[in-house]
Amino acid sequence: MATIRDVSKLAGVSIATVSRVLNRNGYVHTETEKKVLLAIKELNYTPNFVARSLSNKKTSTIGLIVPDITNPFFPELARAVEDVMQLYGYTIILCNSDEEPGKEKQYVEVLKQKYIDGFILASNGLPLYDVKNLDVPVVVVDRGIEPTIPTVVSQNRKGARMATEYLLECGCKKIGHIRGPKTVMNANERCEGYLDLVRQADWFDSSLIVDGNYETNRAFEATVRLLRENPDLDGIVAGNDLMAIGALKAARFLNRSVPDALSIIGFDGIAMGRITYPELTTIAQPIYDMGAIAARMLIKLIENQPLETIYHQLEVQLVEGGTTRKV
Amino acid sequence: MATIRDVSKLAGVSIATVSRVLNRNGYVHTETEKKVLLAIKELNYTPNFVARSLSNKKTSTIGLIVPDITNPFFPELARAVEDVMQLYGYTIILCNSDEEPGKEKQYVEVLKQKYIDGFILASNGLPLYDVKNLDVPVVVVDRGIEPTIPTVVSQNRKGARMATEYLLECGCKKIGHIRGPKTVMNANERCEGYLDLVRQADWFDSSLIVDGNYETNRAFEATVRLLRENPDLDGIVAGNDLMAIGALKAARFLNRSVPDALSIIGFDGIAMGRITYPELTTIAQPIYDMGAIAARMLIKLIENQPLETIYHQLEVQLVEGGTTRKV
DNA sequence: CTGTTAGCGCATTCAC
DNA sequence: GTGAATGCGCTAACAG
Repeated sequence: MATIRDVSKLAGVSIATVSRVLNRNGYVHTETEKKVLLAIKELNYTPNFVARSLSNKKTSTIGLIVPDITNPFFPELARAVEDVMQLYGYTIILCNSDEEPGKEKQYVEVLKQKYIDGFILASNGLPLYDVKNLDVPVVVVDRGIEPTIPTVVSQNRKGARMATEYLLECGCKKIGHIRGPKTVMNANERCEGYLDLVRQADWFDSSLIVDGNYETNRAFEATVRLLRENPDLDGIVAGNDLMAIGALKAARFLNRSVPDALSIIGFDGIAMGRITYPELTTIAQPIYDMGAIAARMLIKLIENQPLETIYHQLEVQLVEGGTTRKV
Repeated sequence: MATIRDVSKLAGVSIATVSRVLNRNGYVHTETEKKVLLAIKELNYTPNFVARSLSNKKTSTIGLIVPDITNPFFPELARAVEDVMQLYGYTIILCNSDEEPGKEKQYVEVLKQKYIDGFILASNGLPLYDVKNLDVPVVVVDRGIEPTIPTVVSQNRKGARMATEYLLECGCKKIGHIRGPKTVMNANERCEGYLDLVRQADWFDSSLIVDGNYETNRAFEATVRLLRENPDLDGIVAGNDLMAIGALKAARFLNRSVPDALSIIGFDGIAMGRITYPELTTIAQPIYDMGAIAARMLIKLIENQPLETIYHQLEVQLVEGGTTRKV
């Protein structure tokens, strides 16, 4: 690979001049610029990013930390992040944290040693304290932590309210909730949204809230138990689509017909929900937008441009599928 | 951030010595080593990877190029790659190529400038010539190109034969095939496998092969047409699970009951196939293993260790679901 | 065993 | 406008 020195020799100028035309800064005579450009083409020269990074302290690469790329929510997010990052010449390092603080912290350390320019954090393992003291730009996605940290979330509580209200409108008389992990803030918010509408109901009891850990299988088991203990349950608000799918499977397992005998509504709007039968009714988040906005924010932070809004809360939207039926 | 120089001063030794204890090479007195280690801890020093990379020409990061991480086949592959890479201290850069040669080539160029240590290529855009002249270690996954290039694939042709044979055993009298893109080698192989068993059949006609582009929607449309033109069609071998899901939707759309009036079998064994109703019968590839093996191969290539096998072809496995029924 | 020194490839003062 | 020199932080001979 040719170096800047080779170019300078061939063009008969100093490396400083080559560097100037490369980075379009400082004055340089049109003639000499031409010579340099020619030499660059001649040698098929491309600058060495690592060397540049060493003096720059910038690598044009960012870290994307997700719990598990295998969870269908995150590929879409990752795709959005990558699309805009690619547009701006950044490259992205993918990290699966499994929500383990240790793994997450380790990734952060390694990437900082690699002069990463910033992070997009869609995982939850890292304590607030560490996030604030990252001394690298960071944007948090899908996990509101604190208003002082650049964040992109959607209306979790409101969405869960919408979901619950919709089931009530569908005529449900007794509605249960399958919730996500207690350690995950959006799971708590969605649970609150559900509670907002049912807390006062005469049929309500806290045993109607079961934990599905945001997973299909866990939700399946939880739903089976829930339905056995509450034969009169006729509605389920799931904390995410994966769990709604688990609930749907459980209903089929117990021969409860959906939506006739049981209504189910999910949360997220992942593509998977479109291939179940019946298709999932759900509260859709604008997943792609969340990723794209987060990426744009991070770029601004990195490039020291002002951020108009530091806390983005995006709208959710009810998508009617076949797991519910309006009366 | 502290540098190696700070450490050397605090420890009262030269930077060379510090470097030695850091990289455990060369002799160093136990006493001095202790002093150095102490200083490192004292200053909370961590080496700067970029500087190291500049003299090393190694970055401990590899590029993973996939067509689209949003396609559910790839997250699982990516997860496997990441898991083993993480084990060996490598970090992975994710690239979506959309199968576009231009995008792919651009990624390769950029990453080479960044001193990437190697590539795992699960995408198809790059012409063979370019892959061979990458001058960086590369392992190709899921897309056999040439026996001289380190490769991990599964038994595509055999798998398709198994699929077709299975439908025949299920009593199907006329079987169609929804194939993937002609530009993708495994799509061609699977098509061949299908042909191996039906080419000689009296009912066979090349119009029974339709293109679904490996996408659910395209397969849906293709299947609708196929079924309308061939009312007596009673079996479909889909080139992948996404298309099998499209076929399943089409069957429902046309009120053809599955598996009673129509049998469907997919290929891949993605998790999505487990949430359809009925669950997909499919030829499962060991996706995770493919990624893990590819990663291990790449590491060996990078670290100049010998490769026992350069071409891995993994076994596929028939997974019986509900979209077929054995008579 | 340990220190000195010369790169790695580029950006960036500071003179000219 | 342009070039020489220095530094980014670390590795790797090469001397001692």
